[in-house]
Amino acid sequence: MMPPSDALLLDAPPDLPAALLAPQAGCMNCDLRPVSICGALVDEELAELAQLSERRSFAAREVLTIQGDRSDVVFNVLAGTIRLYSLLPDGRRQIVGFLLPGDFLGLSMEERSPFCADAVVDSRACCFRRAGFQEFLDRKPHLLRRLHRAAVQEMTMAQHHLVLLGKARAEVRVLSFLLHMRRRWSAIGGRSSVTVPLPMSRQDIADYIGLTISTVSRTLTALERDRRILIVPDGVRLLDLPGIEASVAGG
Amino acid sequence: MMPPSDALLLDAPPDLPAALLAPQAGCMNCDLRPVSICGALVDEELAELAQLSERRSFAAREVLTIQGDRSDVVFNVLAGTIRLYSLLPDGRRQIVGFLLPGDFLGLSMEERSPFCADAVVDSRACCFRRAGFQEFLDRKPHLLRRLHRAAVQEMTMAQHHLVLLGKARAEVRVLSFLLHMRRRWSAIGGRSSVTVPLPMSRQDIADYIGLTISTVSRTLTALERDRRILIVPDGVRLLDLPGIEASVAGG
DNA sequence: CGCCCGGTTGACTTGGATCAAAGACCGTGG
DNA sequence: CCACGGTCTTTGATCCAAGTCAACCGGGCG
Repeated sequence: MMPPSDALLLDAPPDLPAALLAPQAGCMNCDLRPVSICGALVDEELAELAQLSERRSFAAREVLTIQGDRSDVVFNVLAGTIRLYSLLPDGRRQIVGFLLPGDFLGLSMEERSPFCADAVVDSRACCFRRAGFQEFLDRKPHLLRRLHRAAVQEMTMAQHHLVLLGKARAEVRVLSFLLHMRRRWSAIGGRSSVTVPLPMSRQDIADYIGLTISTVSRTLTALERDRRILIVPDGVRLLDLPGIEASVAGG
Repeated sequence: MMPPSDALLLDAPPDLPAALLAPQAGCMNCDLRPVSICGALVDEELAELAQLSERRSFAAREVLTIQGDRSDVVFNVLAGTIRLYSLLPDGRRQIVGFLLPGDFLGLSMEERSPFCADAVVDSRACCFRRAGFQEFLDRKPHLLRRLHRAAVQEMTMAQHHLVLLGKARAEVRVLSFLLHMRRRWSAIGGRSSVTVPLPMSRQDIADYIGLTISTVSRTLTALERDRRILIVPDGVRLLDLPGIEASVAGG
């Protein structure tokens, strides 16, 4: 058994509406502060930024941004999972990334969103009006530095993802994805576990790693049959971590 | 016939060695200043940065950085084409990008290079010691802003590339690549032409768009047979630009 | 209970990979 | 000036991994 992903994600229990009404209070002792861009700010600055922020909840499937549409907000994900994707004219979808708690949506600061974003599961985020955030950013070079670091990290992640999509076989794609999600969860939660939460559907995974749902399902089944993973509700357990790492490294 | 790509790329004729010996002089009236990160600097700042720079030439195939190795220089490409790639354990190669004049190599500012980089053709670059550049950068928030913009742009490019690798058919990949290179050359050269220089080999193109050399060659041949492109030395001419754009948009 | 939706599985097809051979295009040296 | 060897490109024949299409399963919920 694994804990429902929310246990990992909610930084305040839902029975504390105070946190929602007074964001600044929540900001000060936010679990995610060290992993999010807020970590670049000292207390006074964070209090100021908190004035600009508004916490919002998003139901599963609720849309945050639409590709090409103007959007005047940027987000700091607090809880849940957001998927970032491109919708192709023929209806297919390429997911370019999953945003987890601590991730920033709107790095490009463009007037128009380069991608669609919606919530995979019920999620929460700090929202900032882009103009206000930009103005604040212009006064805080160390925040810009942090944002730059985030952009570079996203860029590098995208480039590595690209290597995967360009070259890897189905099994390697799936295993890389599992290791990738494991790494990302452990970066948030601190401790790393062989149980990887997968809040997204099989279709989402397929659209992320460039396969079809059938192939993802088949591959997972085969991996479980070979006792390399165990499929659990909302996730998988990696039974042979060294072997999996070797498969991914080996091509 | 098309001009050899060097005509487009060299911002100073090779018979002016003065530019090589006195970089600062060259920097002041560098054609690439507006398109490169130097565009963020006023004359005095540029003069200061020029002190830190050293112009270097790279022969075709000469290596600039090796994936995982430490590298204490960053580069501003002046002329030629640099390929950025990941080498897989089985010897295959995924090219994550081509750097053209005005592009910056080393955005991540990490001690160790995330990718290999080498010259596709004879190239030139401004080199900066990373530490010195970092120190300069720390004093110039507008340069950081410019660098951030470049990182965001790279990130967005990588994400779009990713959509292509995840979903597109061979013909769409090739056509997207041609349009992409056309757009990039025109961003440098100012004017856009239906003739697209391709300094890289077929193998490079294949490794960039996630196909094999045979498929790239076949696809190009088929496109030429259908009178949609014309293959010329070191490039192609797009005969049916609107049709090509429609094919790419249509999936 | 029965519907619905997500996931799994099977049978068949196919686009692009692989393997292999033959051109084309150099620069080099006789 | 041409013959030679190397590299890059094109082309053909065959194969296979993953896609497609479709049936089926199973859990949650009205």
